[in-house]
Amino acid sequence: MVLTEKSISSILRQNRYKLTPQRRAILNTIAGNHDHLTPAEIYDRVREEYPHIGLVTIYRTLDVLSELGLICEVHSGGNCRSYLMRRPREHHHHLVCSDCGMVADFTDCDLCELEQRLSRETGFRIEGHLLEFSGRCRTCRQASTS
Amino acid sequence: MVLTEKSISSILRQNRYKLTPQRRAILNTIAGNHDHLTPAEIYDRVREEYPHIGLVTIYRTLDVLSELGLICEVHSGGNCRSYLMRRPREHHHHLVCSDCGMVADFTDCDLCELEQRLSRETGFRIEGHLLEFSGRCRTCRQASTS
DNA sequence: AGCGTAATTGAAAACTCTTTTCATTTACAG
DNA sequence: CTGTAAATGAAAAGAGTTTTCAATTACGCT
Repeated sequence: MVLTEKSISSILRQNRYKLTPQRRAILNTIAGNHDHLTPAEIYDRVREEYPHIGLVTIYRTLDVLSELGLICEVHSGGNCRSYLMRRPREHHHHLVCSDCGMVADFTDCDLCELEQRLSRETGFRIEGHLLEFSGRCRTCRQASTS
Repeated sequence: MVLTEKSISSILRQNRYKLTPQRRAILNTIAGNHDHLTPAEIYDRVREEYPHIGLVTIYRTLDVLSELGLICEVHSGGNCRSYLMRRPREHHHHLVCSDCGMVADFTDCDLCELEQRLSRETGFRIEGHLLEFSGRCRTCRQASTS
């Protein structure tokens, strides 16, 4: 299922959030981008469409969208917190290009077996996992003739 | 191989880093703790032993230790950057208890197959991965009678 | 269409976390 | 012991994020 601006709007409304033009602009920006964007990057892009918006609104909207599960955080290395439209709505992971920041998704991580083994060995009840691959995407590799 | 304070000292010296009492205190703190600690937590604990130390020194020492691969970062959720003595020196991952912060290690993540498949499907040349499990450790589960 | 209200917004300030600068001190090789 | 490059602490600067608050606005209700 692909999240359109429309379906997102209705999800917002269902949760008693108002659909302001600011939020619409933020949604457009995130939805129209296949990279992960930091709050600051989102701010810059949204301002092209809606120049008067404040960075605070970006943060607040990201919190809302994140709470509703419509976007997700990407944790790449040192500085964290960049966001991405949740394209496959199910459980999934990211493959992040270390050159251009492009993100590919994949859904079948198949860690069940590993989780079971770890549970057995350590006594943890495992509740979640964070899995991200980094590497260089095809385009970047070809661009640098390697 | 277990990293003792001694072996760490000699690794530092081998790399032309000086072994100051501040660094020794920081090493003691990290080595004597099985949780992951944020820079601020490390600061607080080190000050008990070495009250005059500055937070800056904590940051600088963490950078050095991290560069030498003696400690590693843990990325759990929202705010990142907490550090942990690297117990198994090889490639490994963490299992973090969401209650008490206790960390268990495991070394065999076995993602080769998945990496190969993703490479094939996406064209990425995969260079690294970030894998962390979160859950509740046995102690915490028993403590809350669940 | 107009009203009332609770949600939302932007600006400024506050706060947290981390890095830089710089003068002083210190570890340690010779 | 001595010289020197490395390390330290204090203060300031710099990112990134959150809080506060008065003014504005979306939208359910009539």
